Amino acid sequence: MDRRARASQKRRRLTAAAARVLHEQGVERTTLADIAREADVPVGNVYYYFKTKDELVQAALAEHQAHLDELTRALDRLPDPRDRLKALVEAWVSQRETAARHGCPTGTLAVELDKRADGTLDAEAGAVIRRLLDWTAAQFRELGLPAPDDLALTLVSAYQGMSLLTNALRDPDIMNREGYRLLRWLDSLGPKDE
Amino acid sequence: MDRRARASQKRRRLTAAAARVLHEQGVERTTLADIAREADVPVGNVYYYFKTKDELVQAALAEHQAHLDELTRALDRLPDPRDRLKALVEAWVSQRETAARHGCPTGTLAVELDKRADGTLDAEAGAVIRRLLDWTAAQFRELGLPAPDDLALTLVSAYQGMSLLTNALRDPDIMNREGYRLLRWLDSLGPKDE
DNA sequence: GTCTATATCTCGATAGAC
DNA sequence: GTCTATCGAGATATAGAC
Repeated sequence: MDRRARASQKRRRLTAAAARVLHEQGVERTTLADIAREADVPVGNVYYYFKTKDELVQAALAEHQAHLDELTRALDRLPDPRDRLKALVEAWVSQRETAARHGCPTGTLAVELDKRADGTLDAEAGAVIRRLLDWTAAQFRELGLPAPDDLALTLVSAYQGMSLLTNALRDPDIMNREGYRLLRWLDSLGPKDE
Repeated sequence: MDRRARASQKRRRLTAAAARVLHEQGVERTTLADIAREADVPVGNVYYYFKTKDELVQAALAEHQAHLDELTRALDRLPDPRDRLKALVEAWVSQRETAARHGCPTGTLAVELDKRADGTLDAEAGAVIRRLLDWTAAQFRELGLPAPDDLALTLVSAYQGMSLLTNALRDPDIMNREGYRLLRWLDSLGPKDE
């Protein structure tokens, strides 16, 4: 492994650590030392890879976006759009313990970034959510349902809402209850298969 | 006005300012100086009324709780539980501009407080949401609908979800679209009146 | 490229005059 | 009760040795 590869590996370790720690502790309560420790990189060295803390936040957001893209690409392999959406809901529900402790990574990040007067990064958090909305709308459209954008809004909004309540009340079972309802809702839409 | 009354008035000014500024800027990005300035109280004097910053956060939460109680008390005067719930949704939608800029006061506060390792205040944010859930469930129960707790979860969750998306995408129209859907949903539940 | 040491700044909290 | 002055902790960011 040459120098370039090692360097980019440290960068990737920092990015992964940032995504994890910022989700758990939030942006404002996380120090560069926290991220450096988690990535096993000396604090002062962080500045060689990221000029500011905001650049680390940006990298964390890109990491979440990448995870989400990976998930939707996997779901795209399912032949039926309805099954893709139901699998998405099931993926959410399977993350209920994490949601109870820290909420949705993108959602909680978006909330925090929107509190900043300097609106440099909140648009980027919004973009991640926007891309999920677009993918979801595409599935509804493929199903031939009317107003696919509204249906996508309803589904993603339900996800963010149940994540927030699960987190605020520290009750993962909320994800089970709402998830089950969403699955039945998806089944009820449009023409029945059987 | 005697000294006691003036003192408690300053306390109330600080509480009101805390509720407003903490909603707009979040807990971590808000300094005591911000709140003191907004309340027109000298910074050092804050400590006469609140021993710590956390006590101010707690006071802000109590303020939001009081506003919510005031709203539900007003809605309780409507004879039909369904009309109460629909009026609640309309109250939410009417706050769409504020939601686009700062999100739901209680919801965003809960998200931020849940990020703290020291879990002193996150339970209190959860309690505010819990009380709203309970009131909502009582309305569904009075309508004679099955699983009123699940229905309450769905409604409050939808509110938190649409608030978060409205805020993240800075688009108040999201509240109109989802609000309209919720009103139709409430109408579709149970026996039709006409 | 890597890391230590430290400058600089901001904030929460306190001491004490009035 | 009110307010000024300031302490001390802890954060980001930088300077410079290696």
